[in-house]
Amino acid sequence: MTRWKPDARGRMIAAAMELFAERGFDATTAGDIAAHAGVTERTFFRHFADKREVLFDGSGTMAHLATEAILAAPASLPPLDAALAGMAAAGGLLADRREHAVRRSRIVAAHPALHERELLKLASLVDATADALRARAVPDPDAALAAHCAVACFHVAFGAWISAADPAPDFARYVDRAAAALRALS
Amino acid sequence: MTRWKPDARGRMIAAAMELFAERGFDATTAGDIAAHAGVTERTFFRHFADKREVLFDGSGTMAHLATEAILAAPASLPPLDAALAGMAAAGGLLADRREHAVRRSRIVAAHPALHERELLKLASLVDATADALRARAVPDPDAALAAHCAVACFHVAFGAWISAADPAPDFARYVDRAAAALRALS
DNA sequence: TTACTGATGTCAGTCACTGACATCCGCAGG
DNA sequence: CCTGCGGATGTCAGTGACTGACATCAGTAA
Repeated sequence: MTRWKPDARGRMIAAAMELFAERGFDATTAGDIAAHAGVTERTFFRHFADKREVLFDGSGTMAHLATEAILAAPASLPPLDAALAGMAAAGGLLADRREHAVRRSRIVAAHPALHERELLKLASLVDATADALRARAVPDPDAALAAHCAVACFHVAFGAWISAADPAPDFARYVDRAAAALRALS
Repeated sequence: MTRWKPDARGRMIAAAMELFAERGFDATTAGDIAAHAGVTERTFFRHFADKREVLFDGSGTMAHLATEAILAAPASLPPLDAALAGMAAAGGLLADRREHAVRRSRIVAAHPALHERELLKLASLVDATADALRARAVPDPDAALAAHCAVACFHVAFGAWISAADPAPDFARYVDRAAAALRALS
């Protein structure tokens, strides 16, 4: 049947994106995805904790990038600015994959269960950001609040970046714009 | 078996809280909850969209309270302040039920799936808040950002309120405290 | 009484997910 | 070249969340 075994994981992700986009999330069974990727359903669940998780493979990396950027930021940078630097860094993961990100966000927006999982990933980003700020000796509740605000900017920036007319918009610029609007609130 | 049919819904909620606390979420089947409440599993799923939802029955009301308070706030109030007034109003739903809220939040914190659902409810609160602000002619992205920040304050306030030493703490005071910390960030 | 409405019970079925066990593949050591 | 070993995969059976279709039953208005 299939002679290539390499990167079963990547094939499952691609198959899921394709099938979810075509038939929708509900009408696609885990077995469908697995078969389309040339593996068994059992193997699918060995790679992904559940059916939704297949769409959120890079989220851990994003939190990692944000953490590193925040810890690497100059100590003189205020908490909110450090957190925002983390958001811009996390966005670096999207830089070369806007088309993929657009298709993915369309699929996620189409099903409440996927939206819910995305919220969980954003919450993980909030937690990672807050932890990184605490490692910079930012006290609570400032760390938690700054993390929440920064991720809110990330979220708003992502929405604008996804629907930008510019074919290759710079994510960091959108974070800056959201941050400016945030500061203007108070 | 049971002679009283009134308020099957309330009995299911109580049964779920009890069983989740005793055995944990995973070890409690939907059928267990239903039987404990004197109904069938099918009836359980007619009242609640899924097994988790039984713990989140009041969340719609909270969003409603927040919306009303925001729309009723004086037009001169800046967006963030109006949103925060909404959060204080939403907290009114908790006022007389701290013991219940404590038990519930313990259960929710004990299982990732429940935590995930709570995030969805908070996101609904963000959406309702942002919509109410837009109805006050607050433009985007200001409305979205103010809503996110306000709900972040709600979240932080809730955590502090839940673990307060004072036996009957005032929720609105905790919202104010979080809001003050938020404003001090920038 | 009669008809209608809404809540519930019953039953069968699909599918997400899991544990236990067998198998196969690439590779280090002999 | 053989051998054993660890990791990834296949196979199979089972549990439980959730759904659709249909029957029933209580309360209520005509």
